Amino acid sequence: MVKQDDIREIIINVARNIFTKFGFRKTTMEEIAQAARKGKSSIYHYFHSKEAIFIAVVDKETSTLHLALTEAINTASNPEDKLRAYIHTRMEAINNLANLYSALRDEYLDHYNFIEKIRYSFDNKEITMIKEILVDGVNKGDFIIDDLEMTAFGLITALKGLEYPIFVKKEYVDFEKKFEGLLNILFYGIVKKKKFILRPTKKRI
Amino acid sequence: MVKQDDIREIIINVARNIFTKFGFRKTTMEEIAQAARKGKSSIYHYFHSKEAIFIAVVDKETSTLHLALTEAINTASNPEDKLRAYIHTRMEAINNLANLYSALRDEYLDHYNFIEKIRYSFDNKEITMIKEILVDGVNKGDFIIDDLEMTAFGLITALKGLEYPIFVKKEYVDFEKKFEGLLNILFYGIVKKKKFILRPTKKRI
DNA sequence: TAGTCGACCAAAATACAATATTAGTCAAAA
DNA sequence: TTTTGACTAATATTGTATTTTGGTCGACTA
Repeated sequence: MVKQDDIREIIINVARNIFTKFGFRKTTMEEIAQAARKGKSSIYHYFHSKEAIFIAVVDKETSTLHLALTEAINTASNPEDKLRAYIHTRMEAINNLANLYSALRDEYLDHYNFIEKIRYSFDNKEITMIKEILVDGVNKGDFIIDDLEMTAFGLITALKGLEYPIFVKKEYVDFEKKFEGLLNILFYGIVKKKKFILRPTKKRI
Repeated sequence: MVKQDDIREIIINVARNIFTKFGFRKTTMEEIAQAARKGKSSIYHYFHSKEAIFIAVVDKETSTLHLALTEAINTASNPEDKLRAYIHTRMEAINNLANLYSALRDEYLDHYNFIEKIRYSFDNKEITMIKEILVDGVNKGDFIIDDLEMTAFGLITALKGLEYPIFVKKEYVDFEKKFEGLLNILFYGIVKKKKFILRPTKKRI
C-alpha cells in the first residue's frame, strides 16, 4: 500500500517537528494527531506507541545522516579526505540536529532507557563507518594504525566531546578552523620526526 | 592562628565526605556540623555559606590534583613523557574523584551557576598546564604545533570526552591501554609518512 | 577576642490530596 | 482498511499544609 506508508510518513514528519520543539516527554499524542489532521486513536493504527513514533523519527533522521555521510565518503578520493569529509559532514549534521538531540539529552535522566538504546545503536553504526574508513586507509597503505578498535573509539569519543560546546555555546563560528587543526593532529601527530628514528613500537600490557 | 585553620580543615574534610556521598543539594549544614562535632551556627564562623564550603572542598581537591600533576610532569624527562604522565595522572585522579564529580554533574541542572564557574576555572588551569607542556615541547624542538590554543583545546576536549565512559560504565579496566593508543596517535598521527615528502607547514593566523 | 551555640526566621523543600492530562484500548462506523 | 469517539488506568499537575534547611543574631563562654 502506498497510502499507508504515506500517512506514516506524514506522522513521522509532523512528530519530528513537535519532538524537536518540546522534547519527548512534553509532546502529546493529541498534538501529533492534530498536526497530522487525524484523530488521536488513528495514530495508533500506524504506530503502537509514542515511543514507536519517536524511534521512527530518529531512525529516519539517522538514516538520512547515514546517507549524507556515505555520499561524502564516496565523493572523497583518498582515505585521508574521506575522514575529513566524514567529520565535517557529521559535525554539520549534529549542528543542525542540535534541537532533536537536546531533546534526547534533556530527558535521558528520566530513565527512558529506550533512548539509551537509540544512542547505543547510533554509536555502533558510527564506529562501524569510521572503522571502514580506517581499514580502507590501512589497506591502501595511507594509514598506519596499531589498534583499529581503539583508534575508532578514540575518534568517536573526541567527536562526541566536541559536540558539547556546540550545544551550549554558540561557538560554531570558528569550529571549521578548529576541526581542520585537530584533523591535522590526527593525521600527522605533533611529534617532530627525526632522521633515522623509526616510530617506536611498544609492548602492550 | 593555628586552631582556626585546623577547624576549617576539619570542616572541609568532613564536608568532602558528605558531599561525595549525597551531592551538594542533599547535604545539609546540620550534617556537616554534626560530623565536625560542632553546632550548626559554629560552622558559619568559618564559612559564610554552604557554597563557600563546597568551593573550599573543590579548591582543596583541585590543588591536590594540581600538585600531583606538577610532580608527574617534573618527574618526566622530556615533553612527550610529560604529556603522557599528565594524562595518566589526570585520568587516574578523575577516576578517584568520580564521586565528587558526579555530585557536580547530577545537580548542574538546577542552575547552580557557581558550579559552572568552578568547572570553568578548573578548565582554565588545565588548559594552562597543557599549553605549558606543549610550549616546552615546541621550544625543545620535540613538537611541531601550528596552533597552540587549538591543540590544547582539542586535547582537553578529548580528555573530557573520555571522562564520560568512566562515570557511566565501569570501563576503566582496559582504559590504560586505550590511553596509550590515543597518545600514540596524538604524537605520531595515523598517516604513513612517505619518503621525500615533508609535513606541510601551514601559515599561522 | 575568638569560638560556640540555642533560639529564631524566611525561604525552600517535601508530602499529600484533589484535579486534570494523557497514553493506550476497543467497539462501532465509514 | 481506516477512522474515530467514548472510556480507563496511569501519570502528571496543581494547590496547600507541613517540615526542613540555610542563614542571622545576640548571649554565653574560655
